[in-house]
Amino acid sequence: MEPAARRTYRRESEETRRADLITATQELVAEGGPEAATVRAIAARAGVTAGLIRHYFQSKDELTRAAFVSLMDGMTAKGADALEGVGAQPEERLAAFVSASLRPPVMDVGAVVLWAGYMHKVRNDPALRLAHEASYLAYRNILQSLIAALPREATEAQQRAEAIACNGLIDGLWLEGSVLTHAFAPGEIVTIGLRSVGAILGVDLIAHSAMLPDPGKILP
Amino acid sequence: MEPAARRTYRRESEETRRADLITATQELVAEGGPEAATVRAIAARAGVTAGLIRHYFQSKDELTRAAFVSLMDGMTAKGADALEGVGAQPEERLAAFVSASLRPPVMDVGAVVLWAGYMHKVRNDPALRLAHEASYLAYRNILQSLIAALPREATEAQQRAEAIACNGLIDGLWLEGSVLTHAFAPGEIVTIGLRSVGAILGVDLIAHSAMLPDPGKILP
DNA sequence: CGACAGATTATCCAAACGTATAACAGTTGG
DNA sequence: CCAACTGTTATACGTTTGGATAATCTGTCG
Repeated sequence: MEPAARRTYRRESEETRRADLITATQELVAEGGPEAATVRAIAARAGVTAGLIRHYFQSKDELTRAAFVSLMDGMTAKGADALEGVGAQPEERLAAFVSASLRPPVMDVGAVVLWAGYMHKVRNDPALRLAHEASYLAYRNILQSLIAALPREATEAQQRAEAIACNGLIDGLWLEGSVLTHAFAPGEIVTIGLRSVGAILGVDLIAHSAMLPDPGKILP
Repeated sequence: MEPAARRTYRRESEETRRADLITATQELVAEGGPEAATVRAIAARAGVTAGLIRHYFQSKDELTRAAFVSLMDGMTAKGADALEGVGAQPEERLAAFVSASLRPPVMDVGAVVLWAGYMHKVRNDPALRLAHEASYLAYRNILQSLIAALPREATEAQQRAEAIACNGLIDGLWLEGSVLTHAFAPGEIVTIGLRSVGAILGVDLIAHSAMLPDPGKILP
């Protein structure tokens, strides 16, 4: 057999290559679960050969960790982004935060599958457990600060409990809304989330969500 | 080389063997994630050899499906069991159901990891998606019937929305309470769950949970 | 423009995977 | 107590996996 032609390639910066490999890993896990993310499949999607993974990451496990941390950071960042460009009224800000978490691109079945695919590693790998916990607390603290800004009387302990409750509610709705897409009407999850968070906190968020995009008219 | 000594064995009933293999699969996925549940590991834990799996299941995938269905059925069954032997008062029954879902053995990190490990198969495999959806609806319908029994005025549409909300809240708290065990005080999740479900529905569940086991004194 | 450094590819490897099948042995009915 | 049945084991196969190493190409700097 004659020697195969060696493929041409471009040298890229370290950050580019690492980002490409991380993105490829996330996409594959989101699409086909953890077992679909083999070193060969990751390399193929990133447009490189398998050996390059070990050039940038000590092992596949390290790439896996990096991909998870990137996922979690991205999700909280997207939530916080929703607070930019919204008014200063506390109820309005909270409503914006809640509804952003219950809409695409945060509410997405691929994101759920990706997140779920890492659960057992979160349990067993101390570094991942730390990253997961930090990300959870970061999100909850944003929530708690939004709650604290509401015009109500409430102790800090009560605000903590309310933040835990709202966080759980949002997470559960995010999960079910993402996976059971066609079990709910368009915008139903957002409306239910706003109403329930409002009920838990004793404020009316629906009335303050008028400025936000219509839940029923979200583009795919 | 002389022939290896053949291991002695007992013939078991089909149901026993199938249950053993399913249990072994669930334990392995819960402990080490989906990739730990190889045919050889499953067989070893079930006390048989690998070939037997194919005698009872057409493929490993079919065993996987059976294990997931068994998991979901078991979880909803455990929730419904909590309604046995509790009083007839609606608030008390709802409180029992909620708190059972937020305690061991339902609230357990192994259960979460096991459930999460199947998420991507739920997405891709139509049979599993159906099973998952049926299980979700079964749980939610129990919840909705408990809500409908409360002494309140509420339309059916409103009860449906409330059931979705409470289901999401319970699922989210189940998830976080299971994975982030040491981030919460003992019984804190149960208390928050009862208070928040009460807030969403406009009833006081804490007052009606006095008969239930003390959340702070659950045995491991 | 030529040489150097290292980014990238190509190739190889041992281990583990799911599956297939033949041989064996426990169980059951006559 | 033997014969048929089938649950179960043992063994082998072809594929794929993550990891390691050698060869080579690309961009850069003197």
